[in-house]
Amino acid sequence: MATEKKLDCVILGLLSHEELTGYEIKKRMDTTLKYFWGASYGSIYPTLGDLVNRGLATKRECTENKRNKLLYTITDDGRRYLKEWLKVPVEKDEIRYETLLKIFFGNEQDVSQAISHIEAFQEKIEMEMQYLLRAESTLKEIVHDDNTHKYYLLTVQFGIKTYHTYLEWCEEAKEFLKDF
Amino acid sequence: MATEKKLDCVILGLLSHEELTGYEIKKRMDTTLKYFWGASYGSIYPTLGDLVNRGLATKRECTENKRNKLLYTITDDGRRYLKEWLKVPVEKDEIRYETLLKIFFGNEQDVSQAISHIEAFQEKIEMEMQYLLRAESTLKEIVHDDNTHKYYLLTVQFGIKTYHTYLEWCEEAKEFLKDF
DNA sequence: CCTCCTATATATCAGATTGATATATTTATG
DNA sequence: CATAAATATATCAATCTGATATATAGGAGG
Repeated sequence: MATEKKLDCVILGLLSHEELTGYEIKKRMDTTLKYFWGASYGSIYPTLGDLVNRGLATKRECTENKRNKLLYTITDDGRRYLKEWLKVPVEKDEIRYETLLKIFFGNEQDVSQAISHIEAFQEKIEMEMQYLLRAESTLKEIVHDDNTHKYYLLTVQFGIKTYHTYLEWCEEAKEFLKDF
Repeated sequence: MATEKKLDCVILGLLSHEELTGYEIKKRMDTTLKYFWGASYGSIYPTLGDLVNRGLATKRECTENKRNKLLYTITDDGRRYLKEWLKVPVEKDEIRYETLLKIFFGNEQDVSQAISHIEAFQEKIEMEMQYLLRAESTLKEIVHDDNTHKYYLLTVQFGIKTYHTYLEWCEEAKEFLKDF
């Protein structure tokens, strides 16, 4: 099979515990999943159409509240498809850090320029860390009563730990480059 | 401008300190850059053609050793283009971890299945860690005499630190899930 | 009540990229 | 001497991104 499309599984995963519109799916991608997966409207809407065509989801028009939205629901076949995908071993974990790329090519620029890339990275990570720490404390309270969010908590903790390490590296890297 | 193509800059970066064939560029991507950037033949060869068309690189046929290869060299314009790109602030740093995706949707599967995804991830990271640790000790020796590889060393150390944290998280996550 | 801004909501498209595949030669291994 | 692995280039369908277009709802302030 070609390229093995993952977005359909991601969307089915999101639909597995609630009905959602394409817009709402995009919001989940930009908040909850942001720290390890992304998707654009240009892939979400066509994929939703695909899922309906393949009988893995159903589409339902909703005109209440005057705004008309298209709500998508997972079908039994969709649930089966999702479970099958979850059984298959992970194919690829990938990082695309433009920051590391610009640091790697550091010899083509001033040391001060490399340092500003590190500092920009550091600020960005510090900002996102705020969000993750807030998410963690909320989730810890919830999980105490109801453990269905334990996996969400695990991914947030993955983010917090790695971001903490990134910040450590930033300090060390700046210190190391100071002498050149 | 559309999508802002980065591969041309990555290739120019690699060409900035040596003449390379498309095949050699792919090898660099699969070893040195693997831990923070990737590229396929399907993008490398067309991009090389593009760079030549735009005057940022030159192509030269080499028939010595009987094998005929196409060697690419960066031009002065190419060097200027690379330096300009390095000045521009980083646009995007992105992670795509299928492992975290499958863990996030853990409620749709058995706990044991989530644990095997964590274990597979752990093994993969342990393997890659070996390579990174070897690269680090080699680079440390080299950098001692000649600091042009200091940036390479920094990216390797980024990898080692984060991989170390990943391994810690794996242990904690398995311990946390054990009770469910 | 009206204007303006933001959020909600869907959709499409050019350009970029992946993963697979095809082809051919050279070098190393048994 | 066969054959497996490495070197080397190239192309393509399927996919995804980032940008853009369109339209309405709700809230804030004048």
